[in-house]
Amino acid sequence: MDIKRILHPADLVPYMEKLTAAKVIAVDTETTGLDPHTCQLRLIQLAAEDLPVLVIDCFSFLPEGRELINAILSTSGIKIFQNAKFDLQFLMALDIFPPTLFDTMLASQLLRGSGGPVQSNLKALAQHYLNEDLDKEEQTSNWQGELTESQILYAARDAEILLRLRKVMIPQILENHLTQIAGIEFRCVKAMAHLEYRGIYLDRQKWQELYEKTEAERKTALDELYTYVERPLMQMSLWGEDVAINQNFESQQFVLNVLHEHGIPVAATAKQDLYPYRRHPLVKTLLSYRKAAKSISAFLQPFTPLIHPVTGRLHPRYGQISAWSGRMSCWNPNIQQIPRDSEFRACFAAPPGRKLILADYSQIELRVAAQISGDTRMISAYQQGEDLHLLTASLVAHKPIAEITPQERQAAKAVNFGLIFGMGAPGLQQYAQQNYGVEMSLEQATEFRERFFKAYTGIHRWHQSIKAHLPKEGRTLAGRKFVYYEKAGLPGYYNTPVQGTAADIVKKALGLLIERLAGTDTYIVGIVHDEILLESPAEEAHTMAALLKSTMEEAANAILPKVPTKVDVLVSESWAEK
DNA sequence: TCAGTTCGCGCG
DNA sequence: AAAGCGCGCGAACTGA
Repeated sequence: MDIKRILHPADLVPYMEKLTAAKVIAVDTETTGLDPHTCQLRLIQLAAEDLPVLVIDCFSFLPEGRELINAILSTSGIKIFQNAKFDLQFLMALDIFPPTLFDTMLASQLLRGSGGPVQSNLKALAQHYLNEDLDKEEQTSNWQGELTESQILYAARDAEILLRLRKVMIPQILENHLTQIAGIEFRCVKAMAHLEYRGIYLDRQKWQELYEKTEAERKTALDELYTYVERPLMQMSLWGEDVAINQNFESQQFVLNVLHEHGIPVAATAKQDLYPYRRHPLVKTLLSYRKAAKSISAFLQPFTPLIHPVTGRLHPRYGQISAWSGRMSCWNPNIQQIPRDSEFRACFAAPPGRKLILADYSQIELRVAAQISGDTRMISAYQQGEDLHLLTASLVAHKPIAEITPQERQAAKAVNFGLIFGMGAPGLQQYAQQNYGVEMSLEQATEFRERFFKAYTGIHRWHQSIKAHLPKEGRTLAGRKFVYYEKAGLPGYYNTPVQGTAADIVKKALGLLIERLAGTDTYIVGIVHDEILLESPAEEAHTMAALLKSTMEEAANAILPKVPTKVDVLVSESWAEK
């Protein structure tokens, strides 16, 4: 491997002509740490055909050399990265944004369903695709000071290997018909880098107030719980506060005992087990204690320390292909599980002078299921702009739509969302109660189930054909492939392609969106499965809202040719929807 | 003592 | 035969 160290802009000039004309360049970076807001780029490594691997020392090369880097990375040539989401954030700090990417990590994750390795770090990829052993010594390297020969060598190798990885992966992507989904993921990763880099604003003051209020609620509930148990054993804690020992309402064993002592013969302490006894004052208090305690330990307590000292914002991390279905996941903190409660969501606000734009796909999974199953009744309902929940209510109740009560429509929601994915009658009964507050007898649930499948024959046929074949693998409508594990339940067979296709749609929208947002001061600040949050200058908010809506519709229409899409969009001061 | 697992629960 | 699915996270619990 031929390596050339580049210390100053002049050293790079002789290579500029070839680099800016290159169709493919592999790019890797080494940084002084993981945080793009506090750490520095140390090396940028570039590898291309017929050139030595160029190892650019940013400490001496920047800032004067920034224009040269920008000229190389901004061409339409393909730039290969391993986990582009990481490197792109450091490049964003220099206002550099490569337009066309190939990400070996994402490619490998897509190939998991076609014999690819389970792990997708560079070592695993080299081992599997090139049969090479990488000893990653530089993991613990210090990139601050003088660099050793071996650091330079490893850095160069990490870029060079990406060129060869892509060459081996491309035929596999083609053979497995993954080109469409790979294109979607590669465009989307730019949005993911942007999203993590920009973060989301949390109103620290409001959050603190909510914390204190909820803490008071928790204490009230706890005091009341103590009236149900004999002689609390009090002990002074390290912080000088009296706490009860051996009476921990966090402990399921203890709670179960207390419940039994009070004549509540439940088998477990989960909400659904307690439901029959929900009127009992002990159960009522326990549930309100749990709600407050959960809010504090999962949200109110841990979020504040995660506010970034430099940006003043939360920077949740996203896994682009993290769920098995192809959905994203989110952590540190998980922004996708904030309570819907408007008190919580109001804290996710627009900073002064700016607005939030909230957009979500309406009933995206039902629309996807309609497209995949080809159910004509469902498709035509969507084409006519009918309310599908009302239609279902009318079909299972044998009543005209005009006579459907709000209660019946609510029950039909549970019927629609549950039965599409193979829920049984007992499951439907419980699901309706828990999620929609609808009481349904087992007989009713059974009857709804039968009538539902009589009414939606396409859904029925779709389920039947899966049941008959139990396919080894499945695909989303954009071609994402997954292999079903041994003895996957039927609901898994129904659900995964639907959930995965919804993810395909959102990712396609994000890829289009990030390109259309170039040059604006509008940020993508949150993604919650079928929902996209933007933050923009107040005066541009309505323009950006229209752009967001049309982009989301365009993405969905491309993947769901038969079923129209509905995107609800709202310009707002905060995430608390009206 | 501590890593790994399970329960319970927040979201779509 | 019957079965919604997918996540992350905190606290308790388990096992060596």
